[in-house]
Amino acid sequence: MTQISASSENPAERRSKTRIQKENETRILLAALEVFSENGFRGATLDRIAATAKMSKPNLLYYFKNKEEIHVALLTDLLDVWLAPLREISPHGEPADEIGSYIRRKLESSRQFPRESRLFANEMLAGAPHIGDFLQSELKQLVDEKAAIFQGWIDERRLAPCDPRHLLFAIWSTTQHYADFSVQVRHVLGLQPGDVSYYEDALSMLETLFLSRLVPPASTD
Amino acid sequence: MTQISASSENPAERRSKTRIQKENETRILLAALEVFSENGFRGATLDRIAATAKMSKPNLLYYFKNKEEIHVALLTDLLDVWLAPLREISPHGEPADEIGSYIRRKLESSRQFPRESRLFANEMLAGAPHIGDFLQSELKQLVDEKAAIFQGWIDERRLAPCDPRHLLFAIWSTTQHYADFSVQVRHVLGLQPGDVSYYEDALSMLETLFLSRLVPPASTD
DNA sequence: TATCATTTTTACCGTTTGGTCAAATCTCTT
DNA sequence: AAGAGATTTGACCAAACGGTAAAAATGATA
Repeated sequence: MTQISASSENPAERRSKTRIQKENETRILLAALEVFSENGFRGATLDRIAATAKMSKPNLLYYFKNKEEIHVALLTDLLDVWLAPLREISPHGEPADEIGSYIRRKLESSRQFPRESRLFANEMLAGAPHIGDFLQSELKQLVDEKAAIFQGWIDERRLAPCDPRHLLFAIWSTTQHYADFSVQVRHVLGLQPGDVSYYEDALSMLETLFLSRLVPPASTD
Repeated sequence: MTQISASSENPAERRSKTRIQKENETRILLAALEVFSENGFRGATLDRIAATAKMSKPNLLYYFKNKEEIHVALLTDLLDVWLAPLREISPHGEPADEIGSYIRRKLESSRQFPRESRLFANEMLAGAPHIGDFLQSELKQLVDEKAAIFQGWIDERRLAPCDPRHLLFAIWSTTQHYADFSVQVRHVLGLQPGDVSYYEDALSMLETLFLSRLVPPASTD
């Protein structure tokens, strides 16, 4: 009796994934993340991805129909990771607590997913050709929502007057910097290639910067 | 009588540059900056650079012997631009003044040279294969020097205790963000593609962040 | 173990890419 | 105006690129 399964043309269209399919798709995505995050979409090649995944190129293309489909799959996964820390900001907490924990979540995300961060950065540098819509719709909407929370705190004098959106930009840039520019950070600090011990000092700096006061008030001695 | 000039094999090796040579080299570098800054070294192609420069590919290769030489020329120019604002930090001024004006210089540099900034960012994301040495030697040395100034201020209680190098990272990331992630900034703010009016609000935010206090001290009402 | 679907490989294709070469054209000086 | 050198072009090349087709090998299941 014939198996009740979708057309065998494309494995992605099958109803349920086989063990091998699941294994290979994750292997490919992992390899692709490595290659795309280092060289961007245009700079990445299927040959390199296939080699990194220890798989032949035609075999790779058996699971993803082309280069772009792999990239889209990665970006889709990425956007959830990117938004998660932002979603958690609550209007009910203390500004210092909420901002502080957001920074910690963002920095932790930077440490745990540096390649995802660089993938995102590469997409931005290229002009966001694949996720422009996401930025304009989903992200903008969420930012508007969270900016309103900040604005509420400003109106209540619980936060210094500032543009809430630019406050978010400052948090994004400082935290992502440690993933995107990690080479520079390590070279300047004189650390070894794999060493990411700087994250502790980074958190300390960012807490001072965002939650405390960097320059003391002018004294009147 | 024969002209006393270097071998005509490579125009770059000639003693003095002709008018046409100077014009074409700048045309090429400008086009290359456009293409490299958007797609990175691997993602850029000579065909695109040539097309952008409105020049045939062989003609382009008459002035630069290969793709890498163009890239190196751009990076060399870039590093001066990158370092200039940092060099100006003086140990003799007030911390708030020195940090404030450094931020303004960096942000201005971001606005004036966004493509250079993205070129640099692309090089970082790729793991700094071409300027790793610069980061480890020249940049590290200058950072050490300026960090010592900051540390002096900290010891004198004129600056909050913090890691001076990470303070620099924070300034770099926040200012460069407006060039490197300008697409995201514009999309989130709902601005048109060419609009860079956000730089005023950006400066205001960064001055609040670095020079003033973001979160007021807990009140004891 | 026979069978059928799934997975992998081999061989290939057209295009793009970085780069070369020699001939043709242009520019500048005398 | 002529000659020498500087510049530009078109024709080309080998390798790398994204992707295809079909056969071979493997896996699951009855």
